[in-house]
Amino acid sequence: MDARWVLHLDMDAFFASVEQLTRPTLRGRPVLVGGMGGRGVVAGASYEARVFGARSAMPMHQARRLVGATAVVLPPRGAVYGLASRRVFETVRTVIPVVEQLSFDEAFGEPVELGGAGADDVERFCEQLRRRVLDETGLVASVGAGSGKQIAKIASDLAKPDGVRVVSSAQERLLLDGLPVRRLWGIGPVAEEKLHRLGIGTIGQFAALTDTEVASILGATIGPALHRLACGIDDRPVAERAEAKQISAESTFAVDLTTLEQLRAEVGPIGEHAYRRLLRDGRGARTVTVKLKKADMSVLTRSATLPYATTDAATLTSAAGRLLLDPQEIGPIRLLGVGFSGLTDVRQESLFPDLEFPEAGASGVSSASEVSENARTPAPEPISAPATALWRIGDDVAHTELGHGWVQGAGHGVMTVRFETRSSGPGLVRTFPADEPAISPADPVDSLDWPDFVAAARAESGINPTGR
DNA sequence: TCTGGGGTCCTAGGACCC
DNA sequence: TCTGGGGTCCTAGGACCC
Repeated sequence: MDARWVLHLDMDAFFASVEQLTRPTLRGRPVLVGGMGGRGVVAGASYEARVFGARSAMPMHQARRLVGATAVVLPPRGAVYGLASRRVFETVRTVIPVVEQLSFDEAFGEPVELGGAGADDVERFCEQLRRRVLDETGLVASVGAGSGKQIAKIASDLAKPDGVRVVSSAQERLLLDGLPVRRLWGIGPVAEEKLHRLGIGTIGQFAALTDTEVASILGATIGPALHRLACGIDDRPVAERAEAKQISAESTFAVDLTTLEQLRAEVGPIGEHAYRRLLRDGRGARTVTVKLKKADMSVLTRSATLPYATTDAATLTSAAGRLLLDPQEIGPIRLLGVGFSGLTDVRQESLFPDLEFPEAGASGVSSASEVSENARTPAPEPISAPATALWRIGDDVAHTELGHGWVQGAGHGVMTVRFETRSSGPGLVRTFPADEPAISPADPVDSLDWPDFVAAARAESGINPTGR
């Protein structure tokens, strides 16, 4: 008897799929989303790119080399993924009221009506859920189901791509026993290595240890908790996530910073980036943390706690500035981060109300020195970004007559733009001078939500004969 | 041309208070 | 002029997740 069914829904290659949805030319092509600089890594790879061995978290240059000349490399468009994600989980919530969202592209649910149901019913439910998400959003989800979160998550992995996998309690033990310990949620590279040194490679072998042994290897808290999961005991409830406990922003530099002056110049924009998100969140922060990653990848953090939580930009960023360490003493710095925690509702009166909700890109931050930001990109630019390029690959643009498009190529005084959106079908490509006056920056979100009547008009006028 | 950016949770030591 | 013990807050580091 299967009493409880937990579902895990996981979007297939989410970032890359959103790119292929909103830029139809990319469908069927190997897409890599991630940092374009020398130190960038892959944030999302389409299945066409995975065929070549490209994976998330892999250095971009390596993925590019694996995929070869057909690779389409794009910078992440967080606003589009965020909106697509909200749509996905709004849809999920119409079917399952309580959803525990883990990230942009992943969530648990525990539909009450499946209590005591058989595997066939669960499978039908999951297929309907997938269908609904696809119909509403155009995006593919895979769904796993099992007696608890751990099994459901493993099942959704097995379901990928574009599938459902239901693990009945009868199959559970056999499935777990053969899997590598690394598949347990909470076993990372370090714990895996510890276990390997003791000759423990599978979840079955791990489950056969005693609680005491496990506690001595992995610690008294995490050890027994993981051991229970390995034994198939997982009664953790599915519950909506609490509010964020911390808001931070960080930036890796194209070239390591070696002076305190350079760090001071960067802490302003990075702090401001985090501060804008803090304002959007609506809470104030009491603790400010600065994070420094050195050239050898080791990380130093310094934090300071204020007497009370505040939303005052100057207070928060000057605190961050005071926490900086001198690279002359600690060594070259590859990454700087600014984080806010101790978040609480502070409905305090501001002395300067018009600084409270600045326009995007407006400065609500005062710091020793500031680096000006490119108005089109909310994230702070690494210091070595080419200052000369008007347009960069992946930028969303609008043409006065041809509508919404994206920059496929740029340089040598010209730009190539592909005019297409989710609703247009594969679009036409045109080349322009880089300073073409008919072209202006566009909201990336328009690629997902280009108004239907515009798309229809364009299809009618023959601009997009392949309209969907 | 090695290794992003956004988070969560746990541990451990010291300060401080009673 | 040998010295306990508990609780809480703060700081720093680290493992892990997507």
